[in-house]
Amino acid sequence: MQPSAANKKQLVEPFYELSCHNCPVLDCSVLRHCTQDCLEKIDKLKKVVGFFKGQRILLEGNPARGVYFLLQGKVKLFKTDVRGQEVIIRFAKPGDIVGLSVNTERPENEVSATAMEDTMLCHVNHDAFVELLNSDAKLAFELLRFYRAELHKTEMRSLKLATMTVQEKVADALVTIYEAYGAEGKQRTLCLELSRQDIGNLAGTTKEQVSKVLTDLKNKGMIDTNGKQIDLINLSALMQLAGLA
DNA sequence: CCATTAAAGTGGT
DNA sequence: ACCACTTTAATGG
Repeated sequence: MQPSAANKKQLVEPFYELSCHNCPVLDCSVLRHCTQDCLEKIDKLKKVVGFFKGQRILLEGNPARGVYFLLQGKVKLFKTDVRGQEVIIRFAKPGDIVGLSVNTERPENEVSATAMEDTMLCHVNHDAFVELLNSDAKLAFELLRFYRAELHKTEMRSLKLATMTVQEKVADALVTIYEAYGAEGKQRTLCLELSRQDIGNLAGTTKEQVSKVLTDLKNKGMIDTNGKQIDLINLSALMQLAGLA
């Protein structure tokens, strides 16, 4: 089932897919509160799918295949603007839900998604999931809560993109990554390695500006960089820069 | 080991 | 912010 390294990149479909009825019941944030009956239904319907790092999971505009619950790994959710430039919407972590379309007649992916690491997701067919939403009010409510929180974050970020300086936006992007995936060790090494381009796409700037701001912050002792590895040495100073203090 | 390519960094406009 | 150029790192024979 494991493809060779040579054809990894060409893969569009998940490298791994199976019906998995004896996996432990999902412990995703949204599903934690739904009824036993509902969990059993999901358990029967679900398929576990895997994607390699760098693989595309969703392509915006394509028909939505259903809903994905992120089990393991990290996923970048983004839109592509008129110039073909990526705009990063958010980073998903285990427990998050990805790929839900609100259009019930002709469901379409509203965002694109790629795996930042080897990733495992749990897939539930779109129509079946909508049916479950209709039958389990608690599930629907949890979903509402989840997207309400996401919407709030997105609103805050679009406000920032419009008003902040480049340095502030990059600092904010670093804090955003930290809040999404955390950091390891005393040095607070970010648990996600992004290209300068990706950081730019998150901060609403260019990769060149990101390079410059990063060396600037490094000289000020707020961060340390080693290739794509970034240490948040002075987190509170960064948060202050980002207006989060 | 070297050659090719992609990404990072830098300076000028 | 954008472009052009240099440097560095990663990849593959």
